[in-house]
Amino acid sequence: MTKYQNQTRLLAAVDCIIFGFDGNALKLLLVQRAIQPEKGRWSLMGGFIQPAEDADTAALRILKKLTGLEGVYLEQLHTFSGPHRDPIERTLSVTYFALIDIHQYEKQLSDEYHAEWFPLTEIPSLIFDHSEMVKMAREKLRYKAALHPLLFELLPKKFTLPQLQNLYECVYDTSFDKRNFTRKVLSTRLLVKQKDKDKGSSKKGAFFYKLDNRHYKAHFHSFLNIIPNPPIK
Amino acid sequence: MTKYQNQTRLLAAVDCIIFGFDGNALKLLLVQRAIQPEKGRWSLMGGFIQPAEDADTAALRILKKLTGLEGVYLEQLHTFSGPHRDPIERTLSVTYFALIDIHQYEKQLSDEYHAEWFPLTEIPSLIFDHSEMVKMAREKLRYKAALHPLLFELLPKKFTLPQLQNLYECVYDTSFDKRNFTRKVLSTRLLVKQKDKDKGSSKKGAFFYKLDNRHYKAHFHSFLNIIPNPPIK
DNA sequence: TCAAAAGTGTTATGAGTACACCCATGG
DNA sequence: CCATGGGTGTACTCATAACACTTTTGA
Repeated sequence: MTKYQNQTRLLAAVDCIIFGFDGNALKLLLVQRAIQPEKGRWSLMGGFIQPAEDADTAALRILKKLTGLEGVYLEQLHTFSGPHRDPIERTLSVTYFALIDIHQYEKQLSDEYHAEWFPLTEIPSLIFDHSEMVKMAREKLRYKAALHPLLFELLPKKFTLPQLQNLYECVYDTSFDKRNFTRKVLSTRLLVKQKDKDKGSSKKGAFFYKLDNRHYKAHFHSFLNIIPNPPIK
Repeated sequence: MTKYQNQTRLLAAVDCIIFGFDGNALKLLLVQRAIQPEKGRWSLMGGFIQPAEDADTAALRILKKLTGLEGVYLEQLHTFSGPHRDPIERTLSVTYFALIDIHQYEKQLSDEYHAEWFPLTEIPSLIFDHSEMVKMAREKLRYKAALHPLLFELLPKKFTLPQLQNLYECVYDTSFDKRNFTRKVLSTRLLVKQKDKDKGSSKKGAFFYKLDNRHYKAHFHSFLNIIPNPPIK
């Protein structure tokens, strides 16, 4: 098999924008870059695509390496390809954004990679074009979460309505009416009320809810509104 | 400057999914592949990213080379990266989808590239993973056009409401109530009624409309609905 | 008993949908 | 004069948004 002639080969990397929510603020998981150039500066977690991998696989591998987590919400975001984005050698970066339950992320590995959570309001200066990647990821998160029940991925399996509302308020940097929010969320039939309460944040305690995974999968993509909604039954 | 060690370099290409609308059907512009392997089979228009280009620039170049058009609606879609998607040599493909006014596309160049419009219902077998790319582009088109006034890009500068409705009906493979459609479209305030009519498709003739480009740019991104809409004034 | 957060119902407004007839014109 | 496609209005239903008080309980 002859190869394609007279074409430039280049490096291909994956970078992950990893979101978490600690109950009060949206956060991003960053690492201190381990290799030259820019060694020691803050960076997204990334790595080169290996010969046997596609980009999705590489992203999963990298995410697992950093957090130990599998089955995480992961979605390809955008490919950054400026010829000079990495000053050492041309590298194309396929970015992914990930939503993880911050409480499942064990600190164990953070020392190895010098990983740290940063509130989105206090992101340090990042290498290369990583700040642009973060900006795009944040926009996409807001966009998509407005249309699909996405933010549940940031919460533990059991969560309360006030927690959920708080999360939405963080993402959109605003506040919602509690009654309307509750009604809207419950009307999706995506949540199942549990018998027990979270007594952590109030004396009265707030009921836990869990996702109904059947409905979740089935209704994830059906949130559109410009096209006239066909009669439901 | 030392290079990164022990990493594989690979080819990076761009492929364009080009949509057009001829008044009756949505169509895709395909070319007959000019090089081995798979020479002569139908394919998306594409090419390798050149040393001085980023992917956007490469896509614009390729689109201009094929159609002669500039200022076309072009958006990065997804990056395909399977290790064996091109059997000759590993090639990563950054795909773009483009919406063009089919009437502005002059046939002049089609001979040079063996280009041809195919109705979406009659797409031939394509090389590599190009069918998957087309499928994803079609889904994205439907998704995005339901939320943003995107389909105008497929129409001439002056168009009629029946033409517009017909286009939406093609994209969503359904039919809409004429009165409701008109009301909804006009309520966006995106259209400006012209004095003249298109007499091409009826005896009475249908009024032309043009996009109000100010409103178009300003309102393109503001079509969401889950987050409570703030009071308009 | 009080402070702090959880939970709940009603009303008014606007958007979406279903639906049917008249208009203008070229042949 | 009639066939063809263009253009328009109304009534009903449902979703949204605004709004305030009661409940629980640990300190």
